[in-house]
Amino acid sequence: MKLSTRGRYGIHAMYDLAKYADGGPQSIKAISEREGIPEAYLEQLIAPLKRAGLVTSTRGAQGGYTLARAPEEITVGDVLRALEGGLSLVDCLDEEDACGKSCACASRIVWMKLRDGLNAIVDGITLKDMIMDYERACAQEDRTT
Amino acid sequence: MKLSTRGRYGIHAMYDLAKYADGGPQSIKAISEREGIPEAYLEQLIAPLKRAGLVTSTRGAQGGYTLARAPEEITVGDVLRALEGGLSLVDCLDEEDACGKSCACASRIVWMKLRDGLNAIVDGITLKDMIMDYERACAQEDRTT
DNA sequence: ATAATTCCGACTTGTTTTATTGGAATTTAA
DNA sequence: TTAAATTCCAATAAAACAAGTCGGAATTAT
Repeated sequence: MKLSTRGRYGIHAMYDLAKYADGGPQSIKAISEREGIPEAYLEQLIAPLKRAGLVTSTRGAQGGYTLARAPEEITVGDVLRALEGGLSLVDCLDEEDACGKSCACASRIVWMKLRDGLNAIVDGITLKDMIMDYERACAQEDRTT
Repeated sequence: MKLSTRGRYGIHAMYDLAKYADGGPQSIKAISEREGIPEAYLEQLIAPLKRAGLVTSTRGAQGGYTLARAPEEITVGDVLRALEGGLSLVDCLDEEDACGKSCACASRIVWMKLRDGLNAIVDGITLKDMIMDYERACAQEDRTT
């Protein structure tokens, strides 16, 4: 039950965009270098983020990506759902009656609790929170923001 | 970020054992038939459950598996951790300084929140809860327990 | 024009999950 | 005491998925 690199890289990238929110559009190249993400792969990950309306792009030279909303209005949940395709830990919640048992399955109730709980957690953390939590926790280093 | 069949089957199997807690040892064959799990695969999944001290086995004819503790004292978390190997969604929490950044990583704080939140959720659901939640939710069917 | 960039889709590679198979050891019951 | 039922163990196979690469077309600032 690990997060894939999609989710991990995605959070890193969005955090990066949040940090540079006032610096104009950030290119894939710049983000990938700063965050240590393979360039061609990041390109692939940012597409769903755009589709989900979390970032906007400007094409051409000097182009790049910008957060579509303020860092305090984008949650970790928004990002993870866009990249991991929903946070239900089990398919039977998304599909219609995937296992043919519908209600007749005690586990289903568990999966629902997990899904709802997880969503509540990730929706309670914004990109802005990430920045501030980090500053609070690691105040000694990296004072150059 | 899906649960693997290990976790899913595991929960089904343990729920099954909880239902038959008073019926003597349950064989792999019986469990797998009732729960629709490939027999040989279930055998493989129950080994870690035994290692984790969640079930006990009796060998030989008429043998099988029994819950090691009462259903109200085994949580979904116990089962999932045994089968999925810890519920941190990211390796950098388990290993020592896996990415070389240690504290210097805002995402790490997020992963910790997720891990702790998830653990709190799954540890809040016992096998007994599963049985009772199910009875409450689907009282109309399956009154034969 | 040219260089920098996003955008798009196909492809490759490696890892992990999901099993299957065969057999040895143990125990109950006829 | 033998046969049947079962756990236990280890190796292998097949399928699915994740992670990453590649080549090129379209767009835009300088």
